Amino acid sequence: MAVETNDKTSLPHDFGDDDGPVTFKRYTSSKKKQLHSELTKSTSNSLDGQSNRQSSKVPSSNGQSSITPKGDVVPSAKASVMKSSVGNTKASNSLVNPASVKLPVANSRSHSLNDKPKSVPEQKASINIKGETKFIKHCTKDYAEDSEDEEDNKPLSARLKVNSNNDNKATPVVVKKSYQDSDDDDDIPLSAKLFRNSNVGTSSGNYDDPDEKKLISKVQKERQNGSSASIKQEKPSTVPAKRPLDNSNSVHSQAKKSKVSDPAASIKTKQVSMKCEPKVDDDDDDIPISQRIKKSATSADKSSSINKKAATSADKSSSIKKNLAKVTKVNKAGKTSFKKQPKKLKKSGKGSDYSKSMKFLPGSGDGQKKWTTLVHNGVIFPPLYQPHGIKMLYKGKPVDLTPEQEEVATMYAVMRDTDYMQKDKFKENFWNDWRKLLGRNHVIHNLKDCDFTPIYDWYQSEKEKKKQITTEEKKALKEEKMKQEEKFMWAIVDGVKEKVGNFRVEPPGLFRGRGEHPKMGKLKRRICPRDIVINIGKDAPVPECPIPGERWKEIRHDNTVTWLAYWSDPINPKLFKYVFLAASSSLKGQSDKEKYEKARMLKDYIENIRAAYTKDFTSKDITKQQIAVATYLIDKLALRAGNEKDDDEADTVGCCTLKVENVTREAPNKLKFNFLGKDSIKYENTVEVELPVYNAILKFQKEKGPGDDLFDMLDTSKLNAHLKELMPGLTAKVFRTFNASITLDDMLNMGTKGGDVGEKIVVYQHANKQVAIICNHQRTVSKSHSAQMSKLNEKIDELKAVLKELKTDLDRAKKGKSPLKSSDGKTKRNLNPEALEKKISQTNAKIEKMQRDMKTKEDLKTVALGTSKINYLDPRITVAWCKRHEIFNKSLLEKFSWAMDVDPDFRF
DNA sequence: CTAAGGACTTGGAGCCATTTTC
DNA sequence: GAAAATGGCTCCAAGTCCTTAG
Repeated sequence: MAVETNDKTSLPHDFGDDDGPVTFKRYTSSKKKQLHSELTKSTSNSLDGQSNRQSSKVPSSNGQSSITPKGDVVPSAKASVMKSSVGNTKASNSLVNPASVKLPVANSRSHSLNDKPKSVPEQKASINIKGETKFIKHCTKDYAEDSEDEEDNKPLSARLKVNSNNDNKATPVVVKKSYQDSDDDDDIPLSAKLFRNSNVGTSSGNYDDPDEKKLISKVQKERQNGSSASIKQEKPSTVPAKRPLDNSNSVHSQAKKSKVSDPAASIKTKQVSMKCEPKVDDDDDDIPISQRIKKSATSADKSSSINKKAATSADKSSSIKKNLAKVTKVNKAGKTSFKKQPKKLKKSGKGSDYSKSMKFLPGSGDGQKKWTTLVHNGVIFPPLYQPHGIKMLYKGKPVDLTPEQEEVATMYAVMRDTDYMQKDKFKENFWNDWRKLLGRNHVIHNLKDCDFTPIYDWYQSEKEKKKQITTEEKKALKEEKMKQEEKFMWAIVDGVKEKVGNFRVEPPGLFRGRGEHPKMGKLKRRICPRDIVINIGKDAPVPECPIPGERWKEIRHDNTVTWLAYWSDPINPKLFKYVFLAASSSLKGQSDKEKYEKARMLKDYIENIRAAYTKDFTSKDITKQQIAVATYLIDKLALRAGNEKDDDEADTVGCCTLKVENVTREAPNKLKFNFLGKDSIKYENTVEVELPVYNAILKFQKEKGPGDDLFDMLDTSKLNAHLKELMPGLTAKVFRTFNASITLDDMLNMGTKGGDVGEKIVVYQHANKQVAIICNHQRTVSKSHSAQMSKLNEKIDELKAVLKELKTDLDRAKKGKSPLKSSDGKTKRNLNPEALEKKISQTNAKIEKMQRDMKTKEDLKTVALGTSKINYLDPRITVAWCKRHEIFNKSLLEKFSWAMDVDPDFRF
């Protein structure tokens, strides 16, 4: 069966309905108290439910979801309540409607399980660094011109340190290896730990300092000897251990991950949140499923035999890993466990009062200390422009341009094939900026008479040339680039080496705003060191400014923020461009986890919240009423909050900024939404709403023009302020995360039946797709889509013809006649009826598979699955599901529990 | 209270390498 | 083994939401 797809689904809640089982409202009493308490508390609350789900193969629906007639999963808030009150119940497997989600049984895509070699990161085209000297001049010139920008008010340290070395030698470094976070280590089988640790010293490409090596090995020893005493500690490190280091991989593997615990981390106290209540942050989710299984049956003493079996089972564990990789592709940054970020209670220099606000989340950007030591090498600049000397034409005649003028002309010329060239605004903005560069008396007086074709052609041929270079040359170029960039790729945060995200300064170009952006086409000027503010640890050497004699705009030592550098956006000087750590860093991982914990927390509050806003649908207080309806829409449709926007931005809206014209009523109770959301992506959806909502909308629209605000009494800060009263830390965007993750969780739990891995992957994709639809994550249809479709159609037709022929042959064979000649006139082999029947069924299967493929392709042509995977789906859902559903049965899972935390790169 | 400033997350496009298909 | 399809990753724009200033 093919996956059922509904177009725009409304969010799968049926509030108002009193379907759902009667449930214990556990939280009605406890929740109140909890209300202003910590987030973390709910974490522990939900622990039971979660672990139940994880350890039981029974989809613990608990009435958690119901299904609409269309097949949509409808989570109902009541579920979680019951769950935790019930405890470990397998009896709760009363699927509301197990049959009605039609999941494909046969997988159309035969996802193979081959090992996918990881791609080396940073593979972008090589950067030409040769222009460096000129770049220096260029920037120097700029300095002279804008010398008013030169500030002498830099900290003395900044000036003194400009030339100090950047080797970071003084700083102890611990390579972080594996995705796991160190504080979780106690939960991790020693085998896994040893494995991880054994990797530490191996990827030494970046650690040529003997001191660092010593430190690393010391840390390893400490860790093995004392820091994490566990039963399994005795286990000899006979884990089918590491393959010998493959040197060619070292950089790669290091780039891919990198975590070993901070030696200090074990000493540092864990963050205690706002209130005196300590954070209970070891929720079950952080415990490998293996551990959970073991909770009841410890098998530590079996370790030796397990180890013996390690070799034979390695292939199995690697296949489970591969499958995991299939669905978690995007999540590989390692978000499965964090919590090491030692958040100190003490404030940093800024000293905003820790207790004054209700910040209950550590690290939520509230002036808390984010790091203690921070070392990095700053940013890398794009190469200077290399003039090509190709002359463009003005009124048919070649024109001389200075390199600066030519550079901008080239930016424009190479955009010929983009949609921007159809937009007058783009051309107008470009012309205004370029004209300034040309100067008053230039021969070029208007854009219309400009012919950039020669430059365009030159660019195309350059592209062609690039394509032609051999693999070897490409490799060499890549290596060269790597060498140049290596030192910028890493930062050392609290002694732990972390990947830096965007260490490349954005090159100049023409601004490519989305939608009808008023500033599209404007020149985004080159960024120089004097534009850049560096943030770095007090004791760390200040990164060398790449231009001798020049310096950074400013050096800061602000440990309440996570950015390493920033500059003002040249297009909108009010905005900053930041350099942050990569998503794989623990700083990012930490906040990612907090995000999901907050969303999980909402699970416990949602019922009350829904009850509250339902009550307010008819409130006499218009503000209250608008808040209620807006919250409803955000909850039901996963709309974004909708902040106000400036006139110099594209005209897009979110919930609070919806205009009257964006919502059309369709009697009796439907609302049709039609607006441009973030990135000017169109949101079109018609949904049934509760009658009071419908009536409220009618009221809000009354006596307003089409362009007026629907929610005129509302903005995001009011809305969020209200939400915060309902749940600590609650904001509009939490609903999106919540909806996405709970939808995935429900659909996986309900949708996964038996079937092979391929079928399960289809289940996952289907769930992923639902989430993407809910979140309105779209993509443009690929250029080749229609070609691909018709190709598939052709193939199907061919197969059908074959089928027809086979059937004829079968008929004849049954009558003892030999087959007719094939369409191309060849004589066919005389086959017996059985063989022919087999062939027929094979062909039929092929056709079906192709038709499924086509349908999937068509269904997904405008749906982007990646965005939700990266931003909205709690990776633990996926990991846990994989562990529950792949290949291994329960007893094998138990048996192989020691292997569950295997490094995804593990090879026997 | 509102506006501005600031820091961070979320988002789609497009490039590029890898895998699949023919 | 070449071309096409796929998937991962980078880029950088565009959101959210918080704090601070007035």
